[in-house]
Amino acid sequence: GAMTPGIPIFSPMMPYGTGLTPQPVQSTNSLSILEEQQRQQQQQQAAQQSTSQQATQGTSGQTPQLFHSQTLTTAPLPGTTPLYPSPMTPMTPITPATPASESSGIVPQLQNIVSTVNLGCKLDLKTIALRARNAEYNPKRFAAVIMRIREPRTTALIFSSGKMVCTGAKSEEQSRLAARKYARVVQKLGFPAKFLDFKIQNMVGSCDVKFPIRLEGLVLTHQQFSSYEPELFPGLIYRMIKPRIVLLIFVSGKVVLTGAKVRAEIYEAFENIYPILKGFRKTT
Amino acid sequence: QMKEQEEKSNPDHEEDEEEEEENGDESQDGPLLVPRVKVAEDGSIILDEESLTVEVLRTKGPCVVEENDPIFERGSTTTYSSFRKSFYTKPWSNKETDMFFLAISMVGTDFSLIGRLFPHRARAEIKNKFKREEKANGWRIDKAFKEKRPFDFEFFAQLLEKVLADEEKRKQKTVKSQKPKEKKSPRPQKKSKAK
Amino acid sequence: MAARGRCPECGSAALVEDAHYAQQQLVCAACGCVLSEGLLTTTYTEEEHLREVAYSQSTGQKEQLSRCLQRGIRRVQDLCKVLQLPAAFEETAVSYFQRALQLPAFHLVSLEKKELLGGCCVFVTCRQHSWPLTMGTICSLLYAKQELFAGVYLSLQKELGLSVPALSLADLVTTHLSSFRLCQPTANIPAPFLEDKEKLLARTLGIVELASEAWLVTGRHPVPIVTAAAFLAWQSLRPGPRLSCPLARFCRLAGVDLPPPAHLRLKELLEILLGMASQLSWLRGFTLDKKSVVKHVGDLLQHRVFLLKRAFSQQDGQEQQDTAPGQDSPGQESPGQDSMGPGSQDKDSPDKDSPGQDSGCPSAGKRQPGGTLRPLLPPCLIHPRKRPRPAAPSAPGPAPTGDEPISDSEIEEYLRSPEEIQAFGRAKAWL
DNA sequence: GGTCACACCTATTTTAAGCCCTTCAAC
DNA sequence: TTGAAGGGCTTAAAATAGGTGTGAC
Repeated sequence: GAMTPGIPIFSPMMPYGTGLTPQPVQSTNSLSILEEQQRQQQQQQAAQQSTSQQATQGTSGQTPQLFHSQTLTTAPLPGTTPLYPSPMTPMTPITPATPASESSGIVPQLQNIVSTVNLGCKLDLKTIALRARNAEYNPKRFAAVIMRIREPRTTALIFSSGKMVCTGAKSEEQSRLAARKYARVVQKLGFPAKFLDFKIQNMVGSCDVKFPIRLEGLVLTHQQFSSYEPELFPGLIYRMIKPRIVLLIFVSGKVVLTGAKVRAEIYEAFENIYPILKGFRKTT
Repeated sequence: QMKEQEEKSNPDHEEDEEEEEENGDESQDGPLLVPRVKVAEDGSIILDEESLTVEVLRTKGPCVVEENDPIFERGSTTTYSSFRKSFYTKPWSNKETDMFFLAISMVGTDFSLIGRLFPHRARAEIKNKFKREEKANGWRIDKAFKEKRPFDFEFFAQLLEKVLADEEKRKQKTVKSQKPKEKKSPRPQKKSKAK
Repeated sequence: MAARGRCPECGSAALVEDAHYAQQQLVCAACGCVLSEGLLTTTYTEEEHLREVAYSQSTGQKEQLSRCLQRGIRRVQDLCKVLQLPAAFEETAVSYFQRALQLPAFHLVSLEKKELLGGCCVFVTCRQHSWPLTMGTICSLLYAKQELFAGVYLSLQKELGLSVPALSLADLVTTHLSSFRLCQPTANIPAPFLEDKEKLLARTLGIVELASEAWLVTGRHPVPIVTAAAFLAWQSLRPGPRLSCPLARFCRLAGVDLPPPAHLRLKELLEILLGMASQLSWLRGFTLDKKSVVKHVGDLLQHRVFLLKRAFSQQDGQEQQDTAPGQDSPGQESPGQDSMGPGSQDKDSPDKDSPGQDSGCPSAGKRQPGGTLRPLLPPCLIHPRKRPRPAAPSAPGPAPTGDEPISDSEIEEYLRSPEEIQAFGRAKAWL
């Protein structure tokens, strides 16, 4: 079953976006790899990494860890708000060199992974809904079969086109394993399902910096990246440019990170934000 | 208030030589003004396009509120809206929860279908119940899913009706008088009929 | 959208115009349904009738502005007038609106959202000028659902890359208090309840600042905070006759809304005040409660910095770490086994959570006069969620590699047998 | 008026904290 | 009359996709 051995080579890089953002010559992925290799200490999941060929993951065999050079290097960033990317490519620097700031010692935990895979064949959703007891199908409400499995505890959306979305896993490997199981269920139902182009589309992580944060202060100094509207939502929405990650920062010190394609982006984003948050913990 | 302090307190990034603000005119006297620190959250320097921000910063002047006193129109000045749909879900009693698991055993995870088995419950309520139970008592979900039972709508409907009726009856009694447990009869062995 | 010339609710054709904030609305005379809801200018419905005129106007314009743009600009201008905003605001708001409509992201949005877009631009302009307009207020003027307005506002902020200053609590206090009838002798308010606006304003501001320093403001709705602070300020200025007046009556007399969270803010403020009072030397020995402490608000505010520091442990920020290593990250990583490690962590947490903080602080229990101090932290940290994270979910074996074999039996658990399929199909058909 | 190209609803997942609403328990 | 408690909504991200709203051409 190995599926999709080839995918990795080219992967996603292109950040999303309306295509406006010029993008780095180098894929963020490769950068991530470098970074990861750089540092990795921390206790933690080095062990689990294991394989998986997920794009960057597999190859480096790494352990995620961030790298801190960032803050130091004043790397020029494309800047500005999302809308007006400056024409230049940032690239740069990332000089992996000295990790200037020490790491936070806190590692964000992955809470949800969303992945997609193409089963490579048209599917009769009504048949699937009738034969699988872990499925639900209401074409009037939503045009996909909603299927759930117990291990890994996940949920999948299966479309008649053969495309599938797998949600709920806590790790890249779990997500892939779950996706393979859904594919097997579909196969057992009589469809010539394959397993093409498996890809992690989004990752959500969370962690706790352990001290309260003055969001009103943070929004003032980082206004171009932040949106803090307590009338609407208690958390501050921080749109980081460098790893293109969105963070939800709460007064309690809890942080939610989302929008990553690879886990290193979650780690990098947190290491970037940590020193900033430290500056807003005091009352006065 | 504490704004200026905040600004000061923000240590990190020092080297932002790139200022190029044209908003010099207003300096920081105002009540709250956005520090023009251009910063970089990730170490890079950012300067925003003058376009937007500029206008923003410039507009800010001395306390507008005081000068142009005329507050809003007639009526209350500040209203606190709160509308929002009243999505209220009646709590699930233990008996009804048992019925929920029974439904899972019979139909699997088709929440729309299960919703039809519970006339007073919408699909969303069934889904939320499932997710809630998954977190609190995952083993019960697994157990129910594995214990396949034939899909007998008639049987289920009758049993549910009885359960809900008992529930209602009990509630009324407690309301009228503090009758201690009159209990009994909650559920007559639903499983027996499992067939 | 709305039916033309007929009420969508009851079908009546008896539509009448009604004035609302100096604007016209179409209302069904039969059932009261507002057809043109949400519009300060003409509604979409009305536009249907005016199409020709509007079209000719637009074509006659220089830049051949789209009808949509013109209509929106007019709406923005009207809204500015209704709010009686300084003249300069209008131009800014209009320019935002023009810019927004140019954006691809707003070109094709629904009319419903386009109508709110103008309101958002006015709102943004007010914020940038420190004009304390709340979202609740503008939503009620626009007859907009708050979550819908919020969506448009947030996307406007994101797409235009705007940095909108936060709503200033101080300014909000100023404007909000000026609408309180308790400061206007004309109203039929009991004499003891009347208060001087300046005095009330000053004290309310002091309480709001205290609330902010005590972490009661961050992440919370602004209006309830102001309401609670104003109430406390009002009571403290003349405790005698006012202590027995509950918050609800106060709001009724003042003629303002009583947002539900105000009760919580009041409770939290009183807790902070009690803690501070326990450090006020001349009050030691007295047993204060949430009623009597109000009498000393003036003194407490005067020494608030000192008292806050004395009454609450200021450790929060610093060391923070006595336990740091132990919580979050470690739980999961330490065990060689993958992320499932959390299992152990979860188990631990529940056990120790009961006592109180895991933050190394002595105890979080009630403040005892002169006794243990609770740290000065946001309420959400002092009253953590009951169940941080329930049970260790599974986390069975080693971490999956994603490539392990999948047994047929496991997959078959999810399939129905031929008999079941038949029975199920039949049963489902009946439903 | 039809095409085009988006918007955007339905749906899935997951965390954060605040708010809303209802119900039920001590007073 | 209070409160607590329970359940669900809000925000972010991302893929999937049919049906329909939307407006320029």
